[in-house]
Amino acid sequence: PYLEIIENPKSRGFRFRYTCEGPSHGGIPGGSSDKNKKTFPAVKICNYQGYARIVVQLVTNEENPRLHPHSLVGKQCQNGICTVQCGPKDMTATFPNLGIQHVTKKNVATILEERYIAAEMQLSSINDGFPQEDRKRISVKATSEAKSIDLSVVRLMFIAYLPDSNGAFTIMLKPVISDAIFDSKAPNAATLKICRMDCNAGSASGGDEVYLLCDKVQKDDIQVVFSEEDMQGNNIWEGYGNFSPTDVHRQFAIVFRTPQYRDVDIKQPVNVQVQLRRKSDHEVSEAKPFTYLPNKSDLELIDRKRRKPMPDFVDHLGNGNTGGYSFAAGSNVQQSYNFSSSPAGGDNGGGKVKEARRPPAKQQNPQKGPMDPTMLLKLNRIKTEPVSWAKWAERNSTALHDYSITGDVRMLLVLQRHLTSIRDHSGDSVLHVAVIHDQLEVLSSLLDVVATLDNKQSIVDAINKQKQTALQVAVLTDNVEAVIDLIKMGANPLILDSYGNHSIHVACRHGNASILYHLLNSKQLDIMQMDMKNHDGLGCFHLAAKASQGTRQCLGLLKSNNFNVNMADTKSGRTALHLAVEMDNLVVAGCLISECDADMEAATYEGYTPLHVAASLGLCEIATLLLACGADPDASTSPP
DNA sequence: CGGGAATGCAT
DNA sequence: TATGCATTCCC
Repeated sequence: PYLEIIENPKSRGFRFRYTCEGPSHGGIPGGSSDKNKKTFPAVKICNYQGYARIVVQLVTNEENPRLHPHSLVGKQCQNGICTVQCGPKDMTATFPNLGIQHVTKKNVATILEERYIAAEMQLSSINDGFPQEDRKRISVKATSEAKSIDLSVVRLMFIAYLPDSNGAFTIMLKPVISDAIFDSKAPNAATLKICRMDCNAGSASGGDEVYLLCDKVQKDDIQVVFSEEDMQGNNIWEGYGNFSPTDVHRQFAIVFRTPQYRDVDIKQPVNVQVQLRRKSDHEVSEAKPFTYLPNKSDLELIDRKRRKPMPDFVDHLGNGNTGGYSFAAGSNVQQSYNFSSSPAGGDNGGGKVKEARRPPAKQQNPQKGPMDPTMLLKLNRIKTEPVSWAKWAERNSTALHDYSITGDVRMLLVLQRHLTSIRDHSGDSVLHVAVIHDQLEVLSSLLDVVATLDNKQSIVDAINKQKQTALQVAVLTDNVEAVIDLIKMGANPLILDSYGNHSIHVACRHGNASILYHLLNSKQLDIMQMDMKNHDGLGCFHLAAKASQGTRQCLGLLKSNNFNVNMADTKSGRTALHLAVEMDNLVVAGCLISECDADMEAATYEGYTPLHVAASLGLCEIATLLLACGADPDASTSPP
């Protein structure tokens, strides 16, 4: 005969209870237990029929199990041990009401001692106590073992006894031991759970910051795992959220950066899973969805614009298409096309110049009817003089001749100067377009004719749909010459794009010192405006520190233009030096300290100095640098 | 049962 | 002495 486990206890999610919490808190569920169908641990005696006794007690989760000081409590339990009868027909025994009582730490040794004594009494037939030396021996053993026992995990040891010829249950079958049961209240075994995320989508290139609220975790023993399954449910990709222990807030929140997806160039959104994973035992939380989106950086949009097929002049022969360009809906300027470039009177002048179609009336905004032409002209401050068709044609042909003589395209452009305010479907003006396509000569010519307009400032500073000025596009594409030209024409470097970045921010982010230099030299800049934080809460020093190149020169320029090197970012109070340390960038950190006079003791909202950050990330070199430069090794994390 | 306050322990 | 978290207790 032998004893066999037919239902193991559930490993996780059961809470051990202290004596003070009272007995009845529900029993250990079975491994296959679920909400609608509860099961319990159970064993079966095989190859035997008749009465039997089964004893259950707690043992450690070790290769060689030891008695555990916790107690089994419940119906048939006494002194931490559960004893039941079974048979003679049904040889299974189920245990529906087993509780685990948590011994307090300081009682471990005492309880263990009792257990050992009880066990020895069982084995030996001595009933009248032990000699003093045995007591002593057991006490010493209990004290020494007490230290090494893990109170957060137990296993059930089942021992079956069959009756001997006297009917006494003395025939012991081989003990069987269950799977481990972990205390769900123990910090290192608690159930992992994602409660909330501030965002569930991000760029395929990763690096997006996510705030995740969770049930209690241990900051040194937790990971955020991104994973993807194929149709068959096989795991085909895994990435890890990027954070350090200091990014785990009070055990209940994690601020991390998303990992790069396996394919940065996805064309469609990809759905993956996020879950928490405990490093020590590989336990995971339930997964939550996360979507990787195709990269849509500003640069990529520009790249897309560049890849559009080149127009051909024969497209403009007047067969009803405009060469693929549509005009920005709702823009007033498009209507001005008719009035400022066509002969007075608005007849179509024999079709020599193709006239833009009037856009369909704007449906979303029906009360806004077609605008009175004179009002329109006023609004656009477009100077027009009524000219006859003949006069208009004469001007054009003269211009064309002059162009033939000089090769100076401005001869032609000047007649179209009012059209420079027209935008395409991306909201780009001709200035944007010239910059995007790196047409420096064109840009220069356009700027020359724009300069003759009264509203030249608004044309130079026009923004597209991403709220970028032509100057911003030039900065974004590292086009120094274009930047110089635009600045010369008075372009405003402080206009904010949709991320709250002005041109100086972008130059810093790109680490383009040459462009930064020219931007900083444009006229009438106010340091207050220049040294602003963008929508990510970062200032110029932060962006320059994070740049992958040109950092030193940019930092130097910022410093000499009185930018604040100690500016704290809005989200967490980190300075540029904190960022440099986080990136483990010795060069940038050194430059910030020695050349920009960065404050070594600047503290984040949580009170971390750069040295704290270095220490928590285990960055020896950079910590050494900070110390060598005089950082305070005793700085506390709680400023007064 | 589960949430969480109170207490204790290790720095 | 104060903090951060584990342990214990309470509801």
